[in-house]
Amino acid sequence: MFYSEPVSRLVLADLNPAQHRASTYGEGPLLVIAGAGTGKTKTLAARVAYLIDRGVPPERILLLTFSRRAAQEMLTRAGQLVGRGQASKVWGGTFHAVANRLLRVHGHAVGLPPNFTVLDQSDAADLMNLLRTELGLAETSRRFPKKDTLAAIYSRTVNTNVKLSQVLEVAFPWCADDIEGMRGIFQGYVKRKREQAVLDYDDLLLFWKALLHAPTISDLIAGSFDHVLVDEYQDTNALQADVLVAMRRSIGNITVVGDDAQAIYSFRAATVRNILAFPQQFPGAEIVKLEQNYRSIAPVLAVANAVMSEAHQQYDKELRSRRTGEQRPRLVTCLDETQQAQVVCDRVIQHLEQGIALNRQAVLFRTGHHSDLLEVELTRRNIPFVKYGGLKFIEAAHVKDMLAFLRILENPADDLAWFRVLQLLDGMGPRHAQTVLDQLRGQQGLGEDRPNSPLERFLVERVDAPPAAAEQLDELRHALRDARALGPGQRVERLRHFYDPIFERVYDNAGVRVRDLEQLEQLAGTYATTREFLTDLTLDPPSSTSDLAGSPLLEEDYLILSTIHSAKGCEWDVVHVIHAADGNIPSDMATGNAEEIDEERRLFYVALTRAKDWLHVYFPLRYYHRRRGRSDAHSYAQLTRFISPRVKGLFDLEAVYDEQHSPESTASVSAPVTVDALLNELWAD
DNA sequence: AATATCCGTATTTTT
DNA sequence: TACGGATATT
Repeated sequence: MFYSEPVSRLVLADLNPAQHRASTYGEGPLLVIAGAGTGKTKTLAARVAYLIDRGVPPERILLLTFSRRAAQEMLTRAGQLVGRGQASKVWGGTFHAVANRLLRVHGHAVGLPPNFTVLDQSDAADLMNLLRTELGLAETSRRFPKKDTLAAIYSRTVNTNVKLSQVLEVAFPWCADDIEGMRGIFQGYVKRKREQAVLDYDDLLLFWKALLHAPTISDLIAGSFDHVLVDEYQDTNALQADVLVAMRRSIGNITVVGDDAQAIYSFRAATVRNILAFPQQFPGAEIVKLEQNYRSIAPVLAVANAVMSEAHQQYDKELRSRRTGEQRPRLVTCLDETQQAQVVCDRVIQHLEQGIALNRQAVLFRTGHHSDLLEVELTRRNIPFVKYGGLKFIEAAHVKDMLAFLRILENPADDLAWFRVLQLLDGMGPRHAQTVLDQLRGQQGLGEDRPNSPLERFLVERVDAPPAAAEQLDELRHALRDARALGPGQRVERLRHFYDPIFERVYDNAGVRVRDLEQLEQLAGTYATTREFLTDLTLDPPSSTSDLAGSPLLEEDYLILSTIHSAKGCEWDVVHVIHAADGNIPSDMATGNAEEIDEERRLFYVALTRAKDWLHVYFPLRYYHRRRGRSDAHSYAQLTRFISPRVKGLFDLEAVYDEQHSPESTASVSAPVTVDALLNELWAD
């Protein structure tokens, strides 16, 4: 095979034999099993560079990653090897983003208009709820599954390609009796989406797959790529695997990279079967294993390996560290959450003074709100931080309001957006909003000279509404009419003229939230079209506050706070894992069966393996129930079951019961509590 | 009588 | 933040 020697040597100089073999593999299917910290990103980036170097046109390479950030990082690294201009031509992004890109162009072949809007998770749930109410399932005396559950069931059914009855039996047994009602809702849900030209996340994949089964388009799309590379393959689902198989029907060049020990997205219907069955699905696949860990020092890796060795399902690899270092991970037992927050802050500062910048340190936790108290303490001490995961910017009600205006303008058939906007008006509840919508949708007037689009109708026709809303209705009319003629940035500005007064009345802390609207306006200004702005925001929402703030914050040093899920693929010199108590890790929402618990174990493993040099695991003994201020009701926690006595032996143990760290406790209260805590520790093992 | 709004309580992870 | 139930408003 021809390729230019000098560049290749540069590309490969820094790779170990396994990494080298993976990145220079020729034609055909390739499976790379890459353990945590084994240089997966480097290898994949090198492979992209190698392919380009070997003469594959970059625009004929498709790189599917878990987030856009991941794609960017890989392409930046590839760019360092073969030049930025070349690497930037590679098709990179998530399955969903790539599907969107393809469907905007080729969607007509499967009956989609180019101006479809994309529903995010909560939009989808809202639509479910609408149907749930309409079909009278909300009022039945027996409790019918809630909107989020309905959305989850629907999504799992679609993504696993398994019959609803079976999905219910396996994953939602407590809902099995409601299958009839669900069928009705799901049918209506699909119908509504088609009528309104809206797609949910799952539709993006489904229609991509449909494109690949449409006669001529199929060859066009599959044929426009010479190589397909997929990162984090352990977290893809059956539908995504179907898409890949269809993409590579005739050209077998596919590379997938993943680690079955890091599969943490089964709640999204991801299945490790994809990785395990890859050699069967793509016969003749070469398999390369990366097992040399370059990230963590040996004592850190020892803990991680020990945690995994106790898993139900065994993994046939054990990572070997290439880095020496003596300090063992620390297991820090704290009195309660308050003290935990203080100790974490203390440690962070200690490391900072020792020369490790804040952004080389991260605090990881199972769920978004686990960092609440810590955030308060960090703020109090003026330690800057950025939080990833948890509640996102885009989920905030006021942001959704503003996006709903934009969606109406982009796709007037989008009833969900209308529904939301109309209810912002005084005296307009669900009922009136529905009435107005019915008028706007009306009879699709054949031969009448009524305009067809609900937006046109709204702009020129009078609608029945409660008197209190009449004036605002007029203002809305004007706002939409004006905004229609403007670009994204000015559009938001004009709509804010209408929305800001309502917003200030509806939300009590409007002062803080107005910043978000300003940022939204600024961000919109950077886009050429509202369509791009909207889809980018739903398919790749800003994952942290800093993503939005832009450059000013980037210069500064700040601590990273992240859910473990969002920490996937990242690494830090110092990692603090907080709330290592049973019920938090594993979450008691996920201890139903052995498989769920195994996934929680892998999650803990992912958290531990993010650390390079220092690993601190914190365990607060005492948990308060509900009201923190008044009531003293609390209970004692157990250390996470994943730190067994054997694993515990690999930690340096520390107990922090220092009274000065616990301001709210007086000596008389805390002394017996401390004794109890110590006693409780004795039963813990 | 119908519907909007208010209030207290409970919250997993994300494309 | 979202739900259910109680209360307020038209």
